This record gives sequence, structure tokens and C-alpha cells, in this order.
Amino acid sequence: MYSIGEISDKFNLTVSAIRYYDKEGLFPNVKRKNGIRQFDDADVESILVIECLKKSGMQIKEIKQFLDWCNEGDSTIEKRLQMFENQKEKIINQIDELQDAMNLINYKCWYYNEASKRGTDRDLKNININILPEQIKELYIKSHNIKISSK
Amino acid sequence: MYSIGEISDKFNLTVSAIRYYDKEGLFPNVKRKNGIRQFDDADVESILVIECLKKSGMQIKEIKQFLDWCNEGDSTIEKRLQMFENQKEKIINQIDELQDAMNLINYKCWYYNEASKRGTDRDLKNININILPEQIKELYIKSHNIKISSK
DNA sequence: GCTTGACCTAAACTTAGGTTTAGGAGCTAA
DNA sequence: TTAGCTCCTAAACCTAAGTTTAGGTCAAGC
Repeated sequence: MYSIGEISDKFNLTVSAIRYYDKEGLFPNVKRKNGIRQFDDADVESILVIECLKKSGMQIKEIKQFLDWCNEGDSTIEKRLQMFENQKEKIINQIDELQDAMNLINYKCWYYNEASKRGTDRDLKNININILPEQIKELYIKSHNIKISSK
Repeated sequence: MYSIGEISDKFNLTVSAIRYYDKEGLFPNVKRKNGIRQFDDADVESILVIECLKKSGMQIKEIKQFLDWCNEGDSTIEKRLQMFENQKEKIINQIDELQDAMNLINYKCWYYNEASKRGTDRDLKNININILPEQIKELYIKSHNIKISSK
């Protein structure tokens, strides 16, 4: 059994945030003794899942839906499966977006490194991309072309 | 020259969102004709950068800071370089977090697929992880152990 | 016996990133 | 000439995910 303070330390969440999650229905089965919350291993497992789903961009409400389905029993297994399949898709898309962002950032890192060496970016601003090193040229094209030309 | 509506279509942003960005100072140099905004290629390049930095989780205020530095000229090159280096780190961390989330999600997908086949997750709830297929066992350990034991 | 610290609730407040609304201008096609 | 677009501003409104505040209980240690 863990107090709210212990859970707070263990998961690096504020006590208020945990109370807020409880208020939003994320611990429908948490026990109490004299009004004081007592988290058990099942609750810890819940928090693990909650944290993971949060990291993957899921909202509190959707997470609550999942936990409600868990409490409803076997009749909701398909829904839960579907939810995780969808979330998997979303994570893949998010990683793709971050990769795209990374291409532009990497180009900018090269650009400002170059500018830093020269003390100015005067001659870099309108540089002909064909004279860039092949690797940098590729980053430039990936981060500039794809999005504009796909319209 | 592009109207706000054209930019909206091109980047799949609402007209109000673009006006909001302008209000927040993200287009310090946008031209106007009879009060109507006229975006040029430099503005389009800005929006490309804005979209990318937003996707990577940067706030509007920070993006504005960057654009302000651009307008200040060569004296801020080091700051801009540093900003992109930092943002690169942040993207790497975000991808790592998503990978962690993916491990748990993949485990859950296996779990609910199995439950779906059986029609219940009764016997899965307290399964001994050692009898899981090696691949699934690994996912389980990655998504459960690392975070708890690292405390 | 009193203070300190961990716990509790309810309700107000905060912040970011927009959206919505209200009111108005200017072009154009029927 | 009037309806329908696209544009404009200012200001109010919205939502999620907490945080903060105010007021209170209870046990432990000095």
C-alpha cells in the first residue's frame, strides 16, 4: 500500500495532479482508510498505463474511457484492442512528424554552424542548393519541398 | 503574393490561426495593401519554420524569440544555433518517450489480441511472464520494469 | 499542549493556443 | 442593387490539464 505522497515520488507527479486524476475518474477502485487514499499494485499498474498513454498524447477523458472498459469486463475487449491499435497508428504518425521536424532542424543546425564560422549568414540566405554538400542538400529538399509540393 | 486564404489552404491552417500568429508577432514584416495582408515567399518560408517548430513542441513565444533574433541580424547567430541544438535534443527525447510508449502499446496489442481469441482476459491478468513468447516478454519488461526500477 | 507535516475537499485560478462573435469594408456577378 | 465572397479588428469565449488557495482532520514528536 502506498500513500499519495509515495506515488507522487515514485512517478514524479505532483500530489495535486494525482488528486486531479482521481477526480477525473482514473482510479475508480482506489481504496480509502479514514478518507485517505491507499494505492495498491493494481493502482500502480494503472498509473504506469496512464503515464504511457499520456506520453503518447491521449487525453485524460479517453484514458478514463479505457479504464471504464476494463471495469466493464470481457464484453469490451474488442474496444480496448481497437483503442490500442488506433493509438499505435497515432504514435507512428507522431514519430513521423518529429522526423520531419528533425530534417529541418538538422538543416538549420548546419546553416547556423556555417553562419557561425563565417560570422554572418549574408551569403547563405540565397545560396544555390546545388552547391550544398549532398547530405545537406537532401535535408534541405526533404524539409522544404515535400510539404509545399504535396499541395 | 498570397492572401491569407491562400496561405490557409496551402498550410492547412485556419484563417483565424494565421491572424492569431500575426497578432503574436510571428510575421513582423508582413506587407499590407489597404489593410489586407500580402504574404510573400519569405513569409511562406517563415510559416514552414513555424509549423516545423510547432510540431517539435516549441511554444509560440519561443518561436517569436527566434524570429526576433533573425531580424536583429548577425549578432544573434550563436543564440539561434544554440536554440536549434537544444530543440534537436528535445526532439530526440520526445522520440525516445514515444518509443517507450510504443513498447507498452505493443504489449497491450498482443494482450488484447490474445484476450480477443480467448473471449476473455481472465487467465491473462496474472500470467507468469516467463511463459510469454520471448518477444512479448521483452516488451513487457521494457514497459514495466525500466520505469519502476529506475526509482 | 502545541506545532509540524501529511493528508483531505471544494472551488477559484492559470496558461496556451486558438475559436467565435460582432461589426464593418470592398469587390463582383446576377 | 443586392447578395455573397473575402478580407479586417477587437474582444469575448473556450478547453485541457493541471495549480493554488482556503479551510479542515489527524498523528507524531518536543
